[in-house]
Amino acid sequence: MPMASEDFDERVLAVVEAIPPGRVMSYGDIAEYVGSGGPRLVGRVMSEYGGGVPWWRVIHTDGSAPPSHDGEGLALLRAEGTPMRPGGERIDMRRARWDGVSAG
DNA sequence: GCAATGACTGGTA
DNA sequence: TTACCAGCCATTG
Repeated sequence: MPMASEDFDERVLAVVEAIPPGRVMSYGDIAEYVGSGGPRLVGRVMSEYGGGVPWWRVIHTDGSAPPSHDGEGLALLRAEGTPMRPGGERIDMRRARWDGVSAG
């Protein structure tokens, strides 16, 4: 193991996989959820293992679509019933933001 | 150790 | 809404 950040990486991946359909989380939210690093670290992890998790449920804090794609993640979010803003180009974070508790 | 880079975020214009 | 700047932490050369 080249570094000891695997704990952080696994936390991030675990949270992303825990995001229920129709909900999203921002990089900063995940960073606080795992309680370590920062939004830059979350983005770094996604770039490494994002291909094994619902990366499209991880977007920016302003509701802009996920990177490395152009409409792909956006289409998936819409298919899951994610609350979109009037225009359909961005996500309604006010309603789509996941609190980490699908029961509340 | 220093400098540059990156799937980020918030404030100001 | 878009654009620019500063802060944040870890990886890489």
